Amino acid sequence: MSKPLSRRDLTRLAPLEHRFYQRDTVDVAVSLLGKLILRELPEGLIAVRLTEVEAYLGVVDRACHTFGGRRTPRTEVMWGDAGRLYVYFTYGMHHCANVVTRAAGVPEAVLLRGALPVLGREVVVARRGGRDGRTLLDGPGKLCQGLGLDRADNGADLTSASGVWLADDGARVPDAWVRRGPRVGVASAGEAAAWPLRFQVELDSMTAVAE
DNA sequence: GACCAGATGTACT
DNA sequence: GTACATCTGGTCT
Repeated sequence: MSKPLSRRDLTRLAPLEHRFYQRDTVDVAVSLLGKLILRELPEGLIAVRLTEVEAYLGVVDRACHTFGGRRTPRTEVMWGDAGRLYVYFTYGMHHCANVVTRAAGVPEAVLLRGALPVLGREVVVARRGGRDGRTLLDGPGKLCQGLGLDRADNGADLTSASGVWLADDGARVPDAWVRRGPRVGVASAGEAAAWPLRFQVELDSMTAVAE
């Protein structure tokens, strides 16, 4: 890619707009690859580039929390407007973050699964307990831990540049770099388990664009 | 690479 | 009350 982005460059980027999230969930998932997550923390601004996501298709998707129209306090954010963050707690110790898509009343989302640090790597490493390397942010629980996301961020508005938001710095991920496959951890979801809704950028390609 | 323990919120009976 | 979860890290092979 071009020269490394400075903190100043990053704070000038406009957040992705509301209409970005209102599209088809699979389209949103694919176009999120290569986008930046910006995160304000007491330690400073952090930026990471998304490398892996999964689409969750709402009421018809057995793997989705809102399958069959489930609407509970936990899933309430998914039923709301697009462009918000849905964070939930799982396995007794991990958080997972999703971005809500489509229109209010259509509870679909994209799970953020993996990323590479662009700014504030040392902060991320510290929050990850000193672990570094290629596995730094290669899972949804790790991503939340590294970015300091938890249930306090559930419902956060991603279209305003405060707390946490997403932005496009112009980096493009060619289709040839994207691997498509079945989602992780949804084996018991019947036929939905096989749907190819996981999208992952080949890491070797991505490192070229990550810096 | 495969296997497994770990810890607790959430959904449903 | 109970089963299980959009997972991770450590251990063993």
